[in-house]
Amino acid sequence: MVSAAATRSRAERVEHIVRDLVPSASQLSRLISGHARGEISRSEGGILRTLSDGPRRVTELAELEGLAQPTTTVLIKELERRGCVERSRDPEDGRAVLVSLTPEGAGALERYRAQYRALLRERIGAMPEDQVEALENAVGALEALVAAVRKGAGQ
Amino acid sequence: MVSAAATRSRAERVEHIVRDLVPSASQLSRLISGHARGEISRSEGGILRTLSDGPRRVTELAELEGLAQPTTTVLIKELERRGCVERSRDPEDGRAVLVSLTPEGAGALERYRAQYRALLRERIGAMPEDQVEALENAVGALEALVAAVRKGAGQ
DNA sequence: ATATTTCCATAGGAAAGCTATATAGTTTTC
DNA sequence: GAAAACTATATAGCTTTCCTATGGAAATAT
Repeated sequence: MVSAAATRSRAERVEHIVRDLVPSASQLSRLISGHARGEISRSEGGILRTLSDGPRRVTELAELEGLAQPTTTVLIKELERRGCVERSRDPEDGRAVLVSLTPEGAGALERYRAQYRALLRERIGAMPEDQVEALENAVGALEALVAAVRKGAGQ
Repeated sequence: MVSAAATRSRAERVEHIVRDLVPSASQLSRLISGHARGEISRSEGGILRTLSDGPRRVTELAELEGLAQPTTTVLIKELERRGCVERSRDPEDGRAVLVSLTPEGAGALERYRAQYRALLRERIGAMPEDQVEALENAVGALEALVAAVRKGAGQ
């Protein structure tokens, strides 16, 4: 598996990722979110998850999520109304707003995850062991790619 | 990396995938599609890609894409108007419509891919070799997961 | 002190997707 | 073999999601 990959050039690998990894990621995302119809939308889930790593500014959050800043402001307003996040002025910068996750928000995130956890448990349970291992190894790789694509969110 | 994974139970692996793989897939999808503002939308790109494997019925396409059937009908209508797909009656079943990719559609798909290919080339180019290999190995794993989640699209 | 920049909020609108339902073709039932 | 039931696609109307443009407040630069 690794040796097959090792015979390819960088350009071929990028092409493989463009043609097959990115579409798979999109479809996985849509297929999964179709199974999660509850209190939290997909973008709200993304925001809560990012906030579970610590408080963020609105603009920072928008860049991390790949959303426009006004979209993020509105999402946060709604999440605040429901008690899932809190907003506070940044003491270091009066323009900025620090958004943080509340215990209620952490609970909502858990309930959101629970909606597709059962589905994945069932489907992954039916997969052969080596495929599950490959999936688990894919987690870190995908996270690294997201981080790399995020870096130049400006362009 | 593999040995670390091997020490985990199935339940732990599923949890890892729920918590980290699915959100990464969603965010990759959104971050990438933000860089592709052209003639083709994300869902249209998904349809064209699926059709590049061969003609499909409307309902079949909807299930594969994780979209509702009426949504798919509308997308196909628009893609047909632009000459990207062709519709024909299924000779075996007069109710069904077979949708197939045209050369123009294949060209549009290529132009769509080109929009983020450059970005990925740049970002992946800056990643260490072992991470790129991990990414390439992730392609198949993700495809397998998508196939597994698709199987019971009905529930 | 004024100008510029940065950060968040608001307004208005476009796009994308859904549910409910209509229409046409196929299969089943009696 | 005709009526009923079912299946595949199309249409209508609406909701959700997200964007661009812009305004106002705070920080920074001149």
